[in-house]
Amino acid sequence: MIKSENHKIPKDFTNYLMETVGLSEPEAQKLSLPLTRMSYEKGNVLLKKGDVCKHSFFVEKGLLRSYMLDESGKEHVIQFAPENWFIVDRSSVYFNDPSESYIEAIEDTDVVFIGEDFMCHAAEVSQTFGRYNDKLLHNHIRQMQKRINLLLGATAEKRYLSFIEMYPDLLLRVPQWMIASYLGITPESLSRVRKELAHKNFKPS
Amino acid sequence: MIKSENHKIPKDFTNYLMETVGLSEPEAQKLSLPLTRMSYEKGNVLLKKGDVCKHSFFVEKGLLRSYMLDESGKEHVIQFAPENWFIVDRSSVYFNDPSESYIEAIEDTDVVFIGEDFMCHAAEVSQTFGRYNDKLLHNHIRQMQKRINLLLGATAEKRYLSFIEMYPDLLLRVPQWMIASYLGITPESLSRVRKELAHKNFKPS
DNA sequence: CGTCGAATTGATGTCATTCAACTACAGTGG
DNA sequence: CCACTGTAGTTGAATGACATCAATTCGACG
Repeated sequence: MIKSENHKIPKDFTNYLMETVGLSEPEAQKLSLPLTRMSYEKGNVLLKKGDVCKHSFFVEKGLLRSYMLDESGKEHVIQFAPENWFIVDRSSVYFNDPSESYIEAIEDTDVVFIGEDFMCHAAEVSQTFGRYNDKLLHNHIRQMQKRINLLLGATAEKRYLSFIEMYPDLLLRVPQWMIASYLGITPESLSRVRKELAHKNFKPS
Repeated sequence: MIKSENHKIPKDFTNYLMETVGLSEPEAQKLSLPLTRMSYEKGNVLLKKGDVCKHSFFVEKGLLRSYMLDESGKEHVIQFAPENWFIVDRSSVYFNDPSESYIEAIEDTDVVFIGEDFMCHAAEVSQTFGRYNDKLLHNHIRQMQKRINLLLGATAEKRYLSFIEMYPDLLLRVPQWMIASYLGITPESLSRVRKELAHKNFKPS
């Protein structure tokens, strides 16, 4: 876990603010540059169960995941976050509750800390940002609903196919057993599903 | 589908604003009274796939549910909404997209229409309301996450037990096959789960 | 190399689905 | 008042999908 205040100034969050959120360059820089940045090595834990989650993480480079443990100690992946994604335990942040989940680096990862204070500040500075943040929230809800619909009824194969469709870039970067965990099936089952698909001449990529 | 502008003025949303949201009586009345109210009979459809959902429904009396159909035409219950609950297709409202889901009355139901215009207006009139609305949104997210966790791994029995715990009052009002649909299992399976539980001396009530 | 975790494969078990028959009950119309 | 009908719920037997357990292979890394 390496602090990287200045060893390199990643401008990716700045770019994100300009290109995706739609801020002007001066606005984006003014908001982005003062933020805290950290680098984590593969396997590092950014948030663990019991911690109160104080901010979102924006991924500038690398890959994170969040997951939780059920009563029997099995992991369930909640979300993956590659470049330009946010990841956070929203319930923990909003309600100031201890987190139920963990956040962990799947690859060496550079992140920006986005605290609630920043959110408020940014929403004042730029109305555009406030609206964008709201949009993120609603996208999150929509995506969760989609996942619930899949879990309510779709077979292992359909879940996997829909995963490929939604996150094709993650296929090569995420270990298979984590994908299985995300889909709610065992690694063995996923292996067999893939075999079946290959047999039916299915080519990803 | 009966319009009930004035045949009886239900004051339940007003009470909700006072008791749950925390507004003063004059504030609550000022906001609540001008709203559109409707009554629906059991079986009526309030929103159907393809419609753009323009507002939330607040249930003053009765019971609603939302559900969607998968490719094979099977229903999946998304949410139930008894008295003092909101129900809405948030994605449809926010993104102005045609709805993927249906909303239907399980019992004869009186609802209040809560449009986005109202939300904005109310947030101006009362800061308390703005904050409360935000809280609703985050509660929604938290609840969806809880459901995902259940669907990722819990057996039919565990899902049912957790349903009982969360919504004990719905047990007697919702037909069993709808609960099964909400849990992502078949009505037959739920029937057997209940039999098992009864056999183990389990009493809901 | 040797080690360790990931992935594959096979044998077997378990849980939920499917399909079908049957009961219970509410609503409808004769 | 009594069939007739349709829907909900239950039950049984057969099937199917995925899990579990164990053995093996593969590949990355020290």
